[in-house]
Amino acid sequence: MLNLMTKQTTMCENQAIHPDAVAAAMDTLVTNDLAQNVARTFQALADPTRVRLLTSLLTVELCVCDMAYMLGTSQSAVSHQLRVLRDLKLVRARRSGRVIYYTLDDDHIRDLLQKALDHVQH
Amino acid sequence: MLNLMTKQTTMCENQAIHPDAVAAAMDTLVTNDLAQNVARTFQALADPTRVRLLTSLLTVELCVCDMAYMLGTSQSAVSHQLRVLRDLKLVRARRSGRVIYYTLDDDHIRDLLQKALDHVQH
DNA sequence: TGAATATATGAATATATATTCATATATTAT
DNA sequence: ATAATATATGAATATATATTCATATATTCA
Repeated sequence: MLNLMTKQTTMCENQAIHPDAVAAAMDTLVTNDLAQNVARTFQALADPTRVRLLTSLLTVELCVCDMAYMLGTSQSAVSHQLRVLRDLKLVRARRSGRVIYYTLDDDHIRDLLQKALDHVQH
Repeated sequence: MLNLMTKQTTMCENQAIHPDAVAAAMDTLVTNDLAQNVARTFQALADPTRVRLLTSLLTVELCVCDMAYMLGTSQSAVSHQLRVLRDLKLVRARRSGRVIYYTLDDDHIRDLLQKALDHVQH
């Protein structure tokens, strides 16, 4: 007897194994749209240079030069990274003359950094 | 008189403009190593599929099939993403027969997700 | 033992992104 | 007006990563 179907190794994509658990999970599962926004925020935090920039701003405001100097990286690189952080509203900028001062945008950011630090340090 | 130097447009990488602020920032600035670990954790959270997987696990445990079914993605893709989450200790797996159940690893993860959701929803 | 099923994973490809370089813009001082 | 300086940004390159496909592994059941 011949079998024209290719051998199926995984059925599970077409049906849930635990319908009750899945029904409950539906209540907390976020939409694709919201997941994308959340992911974009985490993405902005997902670079060592940006993490260092943010931790340097935990208690003081700094200008671009200060940050480039502290991190030993180029002004251009810092500006590019600050743009990412600004776009995601993680930092805020204010101009004074030709100097631009950056601060953390709000306390959420401090919390996120602190939780992540807690997590990696067990 | 001739100037053999190429025109310098940016001095600020070589000196801080606000030494006092920089000195204060040094206290909170994390090391490169720690920044890399923190960044890796955020990186694991920085994908819409992984965010949805994590939010689906906020209150219940689910097996791989359940998650593939809920998200409408392939079992392979889910397994690959779960590996990332496992490696960063964001989820934990337990086997029962041929089914593997996943849960959030600890409450830090819940907090991180919640803070990020707060942030994107203003 | 062999078939079925749940999960994991290596390789390949396509896409995203971090840095550098060059240069533009904005502000101040001469 | 011109020079100097702080910052921003476009283009290019190099590296990381998400998904797919094929297949391997582990467990159960007949």
